[in-house]
Formats: sequence, structure tokens, C-alpha cells
Amino acid sequence: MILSRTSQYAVQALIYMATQPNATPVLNKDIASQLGVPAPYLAKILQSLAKGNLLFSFRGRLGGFCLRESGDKINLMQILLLTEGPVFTQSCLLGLKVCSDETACPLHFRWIPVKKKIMDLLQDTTLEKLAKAVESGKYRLADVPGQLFDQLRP
Amino acid sequence: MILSRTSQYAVQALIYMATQPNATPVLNKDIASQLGVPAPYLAKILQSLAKGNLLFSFRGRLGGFCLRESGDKINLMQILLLTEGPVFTQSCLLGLKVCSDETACPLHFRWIPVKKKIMDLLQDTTLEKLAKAVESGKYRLADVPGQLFDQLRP
DNA sequence: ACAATATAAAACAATCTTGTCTGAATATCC
DNA sequence: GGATATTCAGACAAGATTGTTTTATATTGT
Repeated sequence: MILSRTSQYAVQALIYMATQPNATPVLNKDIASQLGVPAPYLAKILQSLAKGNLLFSFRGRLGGFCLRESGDKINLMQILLLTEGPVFTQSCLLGLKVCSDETACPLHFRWIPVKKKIMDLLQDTTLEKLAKAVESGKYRLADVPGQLFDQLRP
Repeated sequence: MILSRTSQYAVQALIYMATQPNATPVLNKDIASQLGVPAPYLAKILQSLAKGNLLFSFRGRLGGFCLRESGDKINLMQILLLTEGPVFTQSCLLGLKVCSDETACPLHFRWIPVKKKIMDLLQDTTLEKLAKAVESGKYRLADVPGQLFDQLRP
């Protein structure tokens, strides 16, 4: 519902990156194992976020991905505009191609205030807020906590 | 966003049916041409709605589909539970399998009030309200208005 | 040169949307 | 009552989209 798998992974990965020290690049591999998502798929997503100017990417040894800006300057809307496309903000609940105040579907005016709530949430929620929540230890970013993976490694 | 194509077609079709006289069955063919959606695909959707006890279906001459109850007794949530599945009401924004108050993702408590707004809208919006809106002539149910089709027919 | 890393490309699988075809049920007409 | 037309029902598959995996290539630091 609501978000595609791609968007979900993108948001999770960026939150995780926001919890890491900003100086050193984060490896795709590490993010993937911490979140428990397929690494090559995540790589593709991170690449597209780099193309969308949300991330820096560095090749070679000591390479990896870095947030282009600090977490307090990146909100969820910016991310989802990249992963869901621009249609994300303007779509009609019934899927009509044109559905504006002038030429509206019967749900249009009921949907507008609800949609505004969603958009406000996405605009207002920054990576920094979410990263702090995760760092507090009260919230989980993945189904299988990352600590479990760390314990299993030699 | 939000709804699958299947759900969108289902809602559109049911609204259309609610605008028609309840006594005579409505033909899948007619609904499809009025809405401008593929008839075979819509037929499948209507069949599953019949299995879900939202519609009656009648075979043979003078057959078609009828609403099982009057439009004021059917809300959008009932429809979407059939087309999107029960997960629809309980999913996490980040896609975590378990995300409850006890074991929450960092977005959980921000998402809850917004989600409630969505659910309230779906619960509160009945087919009758939507049908009346369409009948008033101020709202459109499809991208290409049905009247256009009627004029083109011999 | 070598090893570690991102990047690109391609192959694969699953799901969603749409279309085709055959069959079964029902009402109407003769 | 039988023939026929109409309509839903269900199986099957093509096409598109999305998600996933695999493989190869290019770049960088040591």
C-alpha cells in the first residue's frame, strides 16, 4: 500500500546512512546486510538516488555512498519524488488522468484534505528526525535487527 | 499511488452501478464502455466482487450484475478489502512485516494519525454519496465522459 | 600490479494488466 | 419444447512493469 518496494528500501537506506558518521562513505554492502535487503537491488536504488543528487558516490577503495546534505535538510518528499516519480504528488485516487478542482472525480474534494495530511507528513519528516529515533533504540529500521547479523559474523 | 488499477476500476464500476436503477442488472460491457476500461479485465474484477458478496450476478439473457445492497450500505473500505486484501489496513509505511506500537518503525507514530484519516475517509464514503455526486453532473467518473460514447452509437 | 569498490548491463523471475477463447446458464421467440 | 441469442464463468496466455539476481567493466587507493 502507498509506497513501492523501491521507495521503502530507499527510505530505509537513507535513514540508516543518516545514523552513520557523515565523514566516511557507507558501503552498499553494509547497508544491505543491516537492513536485510538484496544488495544488488539496493545498489541500483542508491545509484538512482546519486543521479538525483541526493547522494555522493565514490568508486574504488575507500569508496561508498554519502548523503549530499546533512539529514536535517532532506525530507521524505524529496526521496519519494525520485523513487515514485513526479506523478506522486498529483495523482487522483480513482486514477483519472485529469482530476483538478475544475474537472473533478466524485472523490476529489474528500480526498484533498487527506492527501494534504500525507504530503505534510512527508514534507515535515526529515532524515535527521528519523535517524535520531532509530539511535534512541526505541525504533527498528528492519524486520531482523542488524545486531543479529553482527553477532553471526566471525 | 495508494490504489492498484484493479481497485480503481472496481470503485469506478460500483459507483456507476449505484447511479443506475437497482432493479435491472447492469452489463459488464456497458460499464466498461462507459468508463473506458478494458471489458475482459473488468469482468474478472466484477466476478471477484460477486464472490466477495458485494454483487449479484445473473447469467443468460437479461443477465448482468446488481449491487447486493443499496449504495448507502456499501462504503469504500468494504470494496478495497476485497481488491487490495486484508493487509490493506495493517501495513507499515516502510514495509516492515511487524510494526506495532510495541515494535515500531521510526515512522510508526507519525503515520498512525494520517492513516486514521485515510481509513476514516474510506469508511465514511458510501457508494450512494459518490453516486449522487456523479448524478449531479458536477463530477466525472472517467477520463472520457460516457455521453460521448452514447452520441457515437447508431 | 593488485585488491577493493562503484557502475553498468543483462538475465531472470514475479506480478499486474489486458486480451482471447470456450463453455455454461438463462430468457425469449418460434 | 427446442432453437437461438445473450450473458456470465473460467482457463489460458500475451504483454508490460517491477523486482531480483548475476555477470562483467571501470575506477581508485595501496
